[in-house]
Amino acid sequence: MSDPTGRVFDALADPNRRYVLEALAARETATATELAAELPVTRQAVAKHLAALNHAGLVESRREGRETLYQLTPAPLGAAMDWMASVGADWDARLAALRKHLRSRRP
Amino acid sequence: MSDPTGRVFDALADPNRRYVLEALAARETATATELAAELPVTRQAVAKHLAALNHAGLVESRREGRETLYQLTPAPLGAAMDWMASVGADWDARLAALRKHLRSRRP
DNA sequence: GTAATGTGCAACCTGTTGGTTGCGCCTAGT
DNA sequence: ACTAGGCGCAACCAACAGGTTGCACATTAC
Repeated sequence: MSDPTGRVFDALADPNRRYVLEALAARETATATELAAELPVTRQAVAKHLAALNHAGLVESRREGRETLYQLTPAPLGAAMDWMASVGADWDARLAALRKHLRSRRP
Repeated sequence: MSDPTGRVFDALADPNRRYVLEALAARETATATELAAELPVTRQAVAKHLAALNHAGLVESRREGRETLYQLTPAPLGAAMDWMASVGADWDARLAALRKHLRSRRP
């Protein structure tokens, strides 16, 4: 899955990862241990999810003393939304053409 | 994964499924065998992907004689885009507040 | 210095997933 | 009537993903 948009969708496919994103959107930053406290999984599981999100470019991490802070980086969401909009637009154009065609055949 | 948005992201996470969506956006309709001809997998694999897309509400199927035609139904993409926009907007609002805060402390 | 807190890494387990093959059932041509 | 094309279902397989436990390393607090 080297394609960037694919990585984003793959990251968004897991409910726990989506929750992490929501939590990060609400706070400024958070640590893996904080996030694990609000989820029914261990800290290591959350760390794995954060790594996946980082791999998709949705999250940045910086070390601050003995804790590592994670922060949202929502830019790649734009590319994913573009892909969806493009698919939807193509379909819509096709639908419009079909409607026009039908109208011309049955005025 | 009962949440509708989750189903959409899950469906979009696979590159072959995304290709199927692109192909369906370009044509009016297509059969599983047609789509399998443009992909390096068997017809049954494509049929499974189409079932997943149907489960996510992204595709409709209708039987026409001895072949079943699949057609795009991009409506659920809207909900998924809304989710992404909301996360991005929350983050953006947080960022704007932070900028304002910093400016007020260092005029 | 030592205890506590927080992290990262590695091994391991288990369920799911993408894929295949094989078969049986319709439908459409001839 | 019979043959060929197209689908669906079930079994099976290898690989991966989400999760856990255990441990070693770094950093703060006392």
